[in-house]
Amino acid sequence: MKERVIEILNDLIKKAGFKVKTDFSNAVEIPKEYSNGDFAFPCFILSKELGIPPHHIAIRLREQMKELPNDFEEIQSAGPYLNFFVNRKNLAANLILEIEKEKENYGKLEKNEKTVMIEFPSPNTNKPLHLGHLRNMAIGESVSRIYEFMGNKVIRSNLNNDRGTHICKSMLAYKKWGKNETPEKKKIKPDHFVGDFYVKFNQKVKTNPELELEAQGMLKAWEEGDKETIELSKKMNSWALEGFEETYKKFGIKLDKEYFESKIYKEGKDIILEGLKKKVFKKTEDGAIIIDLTKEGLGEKVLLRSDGTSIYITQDIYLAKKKFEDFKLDESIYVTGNEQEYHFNVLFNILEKLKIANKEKLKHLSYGMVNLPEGRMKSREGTVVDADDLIDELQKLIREDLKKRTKLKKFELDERSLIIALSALKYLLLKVDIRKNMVFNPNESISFEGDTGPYMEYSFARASSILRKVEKIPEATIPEKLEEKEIDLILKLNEFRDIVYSAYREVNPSLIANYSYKLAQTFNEFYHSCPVIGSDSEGFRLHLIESFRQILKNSLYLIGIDTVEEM
RNA sequence: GCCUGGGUAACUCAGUCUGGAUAGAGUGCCAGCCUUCUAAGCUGGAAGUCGCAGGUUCGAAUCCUGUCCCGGGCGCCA
Repeated sequence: MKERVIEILNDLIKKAGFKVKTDFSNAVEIPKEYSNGDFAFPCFILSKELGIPPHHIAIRLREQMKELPNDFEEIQSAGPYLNFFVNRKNLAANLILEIEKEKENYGKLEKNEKTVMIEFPSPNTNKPLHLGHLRNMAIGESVSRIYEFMGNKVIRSNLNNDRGTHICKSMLAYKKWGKNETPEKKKIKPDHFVGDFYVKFNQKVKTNPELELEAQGMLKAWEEGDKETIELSKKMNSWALEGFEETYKKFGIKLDKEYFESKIYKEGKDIILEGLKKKVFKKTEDGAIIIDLTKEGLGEKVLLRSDGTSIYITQDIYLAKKKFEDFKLDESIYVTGNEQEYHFNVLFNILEKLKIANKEKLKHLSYGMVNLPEGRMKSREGTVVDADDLIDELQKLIREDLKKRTKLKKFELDERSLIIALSALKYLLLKVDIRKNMVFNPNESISFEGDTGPYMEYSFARASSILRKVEKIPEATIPEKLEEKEIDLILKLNEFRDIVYSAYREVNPSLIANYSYKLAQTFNEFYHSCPVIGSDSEGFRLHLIESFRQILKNSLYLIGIDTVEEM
C-alpha cells in the first residue's frame, strides 16, 4: 500500500512541475492518529530543495489530483502534510473475508524456514520456581510460538542445573534433619519439599559456618562416586523435577528436550584441548587453559582449571556443539536473565572461533530482573515470590469473583479461573519490554482492571456473547457509511500482521502484548457506541466481531494466553 | 575503574532502533453512564522542565557529545 502512495506522490510531483532529487520514499509515514489518514507525507523534506514553504507544497500537490484513484477514499492537505485515506470499505471487506477464511492461521507463514532451539527456563533443582522463572517461561514460550507462527520449527529445550554446591546444601540439610521424610508423607509439593531444606541450610549456616565446608565436601564425594551421595542426589533431584513438571503443566508449557548438567558437566575437555592445539586458546604458567578476548573487550577467561577440571562454560561449549549436531540447528537461542550477558558474550565468541557456529546463529535473549518494591528478590533471605503460590493466589481471587456472578460446576470454575489468572500473570510479565527490570508490587500488580489480562479476556467474552445470541450470521453487506468506531476497529485489526512481523524480527513479545490490549480497548469503544443486534448494520457488525475474536485469539495465543467464551 | 541496561504524570509502563502534527495508556484522584448485546466496561476532567547541559536539524522524548542518578556484569562460581 505504501508503494501506491509513493507512486501517487511521484506522479503529483511531476504534474506540479517540481524538480526533485531528494529520495522521499522513507519519509512516507503512518500517522499516530487515524484522523490524519492511513499514510502521510510530510512536505518539509522537499521544502528546502524547492525553496517553498511546506504547507504550500502540500496544497500544490493536492491541486494536481483531479480524480481520486479507486483504492483511496480521500487525499487531503493538512498544513505541511499530505494525508492519504485508503478506501476503508474495500479494506473492511477484504480483511473480514481473509480472516474468516484463514482463522487461526491468519497472519501465519507456512514455509519451512529454520530449525531453532530455544532454551528455557533452566532452573536449579535445589528450590522451587519463583517469579523470575515465570518471566523466563512467559518469554520463552511466547518467543517459541512467534517463531513457529513465522514458519520455523522450534525445539524447546531445558538445561536442568542439577549439580553443584547449591544442590548439596539442600541435600545436606535433608540428610541431617530430614528424618527420611518424603513429600508424599508430608503432603508437600515435592520441589517445595526440597526447597524447604535449602532454606533450612541457610538458616543453620548462619550460626554454624562449617556447614559450608561440609556441603563442599559432599560435592567432592558426589563427584568421586560415593554411592550414598549419588542416591540422595537422585532422590532429591527427581522430587524437584517432579514438582517443576507440575508447574510447567499448569503454566501451559511443554519442553521438548531435557538436558541435565549432572550428565554433561565432565564433557567438553576434548574441545578445549583441541582448541589449544589450534592455538585458539592458550595455557597459563600454572596450567590452566584460557582464552584471550582482550580485543573483544572481554578480557581473559579460564576454560579449564589448572587441575584439569572443567567449569560452567566448558560444558556449555560442549552442549552448544551437541545441540547443533543432534538437531541440525540453524539457530540457537538462550533465554536467561541479563546477569549472564558476559557469559554468553564469551561463549558466542568461543563458538565462533572454534567454528562451531557463527554469531548470526546464536542469540542470547536476555531479560531484566523482576524486583520487589523493596528491591531485589533473594532466595536465601526468603524474599522471593513463589511461582506456585502466586498462581494459586491469583486463581483463588478470580474464583471468588466468578462464584459471585455465575453458577459453574467445580471443574468449570477451576478451568476458567486458571485461564483468567494466567492471563493476568502472563500479560503482566510480557507487556514490559524484555530488557527492562520490572517491579512487582504484590498489592498493586495483582489487578484485574484496566491494562490487564482479564480486561482482554472480558472483551473476548463479551464479543462471544453477542455471537451466541444470534442463530446465524447473515452475509455481510458493508454499510455505505462506516462509523468512526467501526473504522478504528478495522484499522486496528489490519495492524496484526505487521505487529507479529515486528515482534518476530525484534524478538520482542511485548509488542504483541501491547497490541492485544489496544485491540481489546478499541473493541470496547466500538461495543459501547455501536449496537449490533437489531441495528441496520447487524450483518456487517457481526462479521466484524467475528474477525475481532479471531485476531484477539491469535494475538493472545502468541503471548501464551488462552481465551474463555464466558466470564 | 571498565563493560552494559535504564531514567517519560503521584505510581506501573508504552513511545526511542527507523526524528515529524497538541508526548500516550493503565492505576490512583474528581465528575458522569447499568429497564438496551456481560459495569472485570464506557465517557469526561485534573496531573508531564520526557534526569541535566550543550550540539545537529525546518523540526529532537527519539540522533551526537558531555554529565548526574539507579540496576546488572567484570570468579580457576553457576
